Amino acid sequence: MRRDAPARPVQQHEHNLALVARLAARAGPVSRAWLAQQSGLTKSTVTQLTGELVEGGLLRELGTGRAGGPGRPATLLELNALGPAAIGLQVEADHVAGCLTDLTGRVRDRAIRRAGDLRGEPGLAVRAAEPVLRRLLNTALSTDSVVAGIAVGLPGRVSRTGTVTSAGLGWQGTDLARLLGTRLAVLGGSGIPVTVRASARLAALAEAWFGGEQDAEVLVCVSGEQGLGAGILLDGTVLEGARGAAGDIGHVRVRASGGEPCECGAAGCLDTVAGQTALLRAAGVTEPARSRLAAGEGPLPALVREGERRAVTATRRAGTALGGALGGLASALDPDVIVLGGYLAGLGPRFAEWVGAALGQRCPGFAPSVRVRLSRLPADIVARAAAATVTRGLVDDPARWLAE
Amino acid sequence: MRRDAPARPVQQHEHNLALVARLAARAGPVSRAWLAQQSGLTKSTVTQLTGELVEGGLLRELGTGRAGGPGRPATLLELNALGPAAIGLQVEADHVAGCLTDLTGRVRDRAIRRAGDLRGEPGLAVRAAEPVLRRLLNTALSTDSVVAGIAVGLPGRVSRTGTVTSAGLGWQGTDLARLLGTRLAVLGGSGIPVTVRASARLAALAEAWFGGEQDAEVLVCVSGEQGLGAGILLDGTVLEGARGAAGDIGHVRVRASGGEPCECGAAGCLDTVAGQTALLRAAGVTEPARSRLAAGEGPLPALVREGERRAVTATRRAGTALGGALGGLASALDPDVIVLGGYLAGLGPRFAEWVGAALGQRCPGFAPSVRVRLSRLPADIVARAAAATVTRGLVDDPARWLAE
DNA sequence: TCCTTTTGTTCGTCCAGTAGACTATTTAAG
DNA sequence: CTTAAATAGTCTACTGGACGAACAAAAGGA
Repeated sequence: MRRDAPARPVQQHEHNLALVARLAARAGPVSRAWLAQQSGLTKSTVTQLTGELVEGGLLRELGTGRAGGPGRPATLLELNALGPAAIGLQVEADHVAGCLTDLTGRVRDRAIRRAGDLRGEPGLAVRAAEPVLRRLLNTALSTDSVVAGIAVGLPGRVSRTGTVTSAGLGWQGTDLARLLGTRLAVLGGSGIPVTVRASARLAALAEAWFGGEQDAEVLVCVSGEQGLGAGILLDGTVLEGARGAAGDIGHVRVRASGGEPCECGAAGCLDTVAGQTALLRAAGVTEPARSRLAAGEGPLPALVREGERRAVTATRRAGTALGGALGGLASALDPDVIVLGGYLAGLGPRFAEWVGAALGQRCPGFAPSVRVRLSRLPADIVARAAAATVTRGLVDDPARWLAE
Repeated sequence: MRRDAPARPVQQHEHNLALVARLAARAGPVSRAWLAQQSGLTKSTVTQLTGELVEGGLLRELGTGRAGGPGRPATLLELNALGPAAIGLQVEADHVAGCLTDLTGRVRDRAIRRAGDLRGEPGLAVRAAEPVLRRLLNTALSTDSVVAGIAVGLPGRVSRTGTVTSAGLGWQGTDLARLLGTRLAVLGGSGIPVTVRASARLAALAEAWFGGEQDAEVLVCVSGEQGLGAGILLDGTVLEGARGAAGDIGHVRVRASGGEPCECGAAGCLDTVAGQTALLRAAGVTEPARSRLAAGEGPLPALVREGERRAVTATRRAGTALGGALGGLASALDPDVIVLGGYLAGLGPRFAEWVGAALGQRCPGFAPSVRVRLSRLPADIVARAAAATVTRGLVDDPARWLAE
């Protein structure tokens, strides 16, 4: 219940600033009159509030728009693309990707650093992130943009205090934000706040923000590179769970008896059937494909398309196992849609059908109403989503930014 | 996302009224000074707000309390037990129970109407509810209390528009609120708002409110009389799902192949193994036990305790099936606690162990951290929880009540 | 008795949103 | 071209409601 929260009286002004900022952000260029009508505030109040937001660099005036009918044409407002920017990083086992976005969420620059193997010592990832960060910070500097924050997405679980435990990276209780923070000082970015998030959750947010699922009340996004994890969105808010483990479905048992042993100590886990390494091995694909790029462009989907027996069987088994595991989740959450992301998105449409069929097998009542589909977002979407958490934070609480 | 909600500016006064009312409700008799300190409002503001709440009959002054140390002793405030009351009804297949509670949630009167079989025509349930309502309304009248609302809990699904679909009662798209509303006019209770809720969700709220689980961030309560359903609470808020079906686990398939046919058309559903009728039959108990009273005081738990083979086997199978189904739910939600309510609570502690063991079998990662236990609440708790939704509604939004 | 401490009220202040008049800028009609 | 209607945005006075400080009330302790 956590009701002992800082029960403080509402700050009306803060709230109304955020209300106006959110409306302007969502609806693109809009007039003050429209904002007033939508928000329920008066025109004068909107004038006041938008004044503060323009002053603070979050909104900008776009000149007068065309008049559709009679009446004075509106001066349009929109998010200020030249205002504060954000950096998103995506740490995977074999590379670090990053992007710089403006307030609207548009990518201004990208960078990627491939590495053989970043697993083990967290310092490896920090070192790999350094050139990425340097480039993006420089790009921001060259366009005179302040970087309002850096957000990192990685496979694993992030505790409430921000420490990371990741089987995929071999980390345990790593305070990545602190490590990156000290590194940032060297790069001339000291003081920029760093946040860390589980990539499964960022992938789910990405589907809602960039994947056309903004209307889904309950969205589940299964993704992962090594192990599988699900991000769950309820009305656009990430479900965390009591210990931050909500959606950790990688170690649900999908083999009734026996099954391959898993890193986690048990056997027959979902990861041992539908995890990337396991799937490639079962399909007889020897090439060490680790990122989604490799899976999506690699041989597996092609083999499945061509009907190669071993590949089809392994992929269908993976889909069936995943669908069965998702059955319990679906009956608990009653989702609108289940999106298959990460390397799963590269497995082709038949995979989604297999997942959907197994889901229907396990809980027939839900199957007809739940959409199961592949993600259409690119492989580095987690970095973009991470950056978007920062810019959305600015829009959702402009007062903090305006206070500088 | 449902963001197109009535985005209206905050009503600061409304919010602060609710803040003060909630604090007073939770902490029992308190002084104005304490409220000011806790809420972050000033003493003068609290004086103003509590004045309105006392005026409106929601709070009452309790006289000056003892002074612990030096200083003027406080005049204590608490929820006004003589203020508005609420009626909760619990409709089951063979009876209608009801209670009248005051603002504090204390039961002032109870009533129950047993009937042979209320399934089929909704009018049967309405007629059975009539004497219950008459008695409770009379009790309220005799103590000069206004009934602020009536809430009904029943097994089944309640759509967003309030219509009920219940396999257990044989209803489909029934607008019970309207039916009861017209009946209420006859009983001199016209105008009292009626709401209808799924009893699984009310049972979950009951565990949070009366069952000692007020601190659980994620609470799952499995309950049911005929079919099983789970109520899910996230930070005290009921999870609804995209179609209002969140937690409907009764028709998750728990038999890989075959399994008994279910009412729903499929086969091998959880209800066919762990539902009450199925369980009693499998255990060889012929007596037609329908309500939890019958199961809890009936022969089954005794037989299990004594180790009668057929009863033990059937109950263990039911527990194993339920635990397996809850595995997927647990990995999705990462709950603090799973409470077994309804007739399951009468199956004894070994049942909970079986459920927990099967849960651990299915997802080992979660098992150690999730408590699985039986409900300690009485059989008619749904009625009390229903009434409490009404009184909590008053405390959570006192402004609406004060506006009369 | 008087001082200290804490409660609760009163009164004046001030912030921020409201109401509505007023100006600005367009289209459409005469 | 002139004028009316429509719409956008600003300005000023007003008001609701929270705040702050001073003060009265009611204790305990020296």
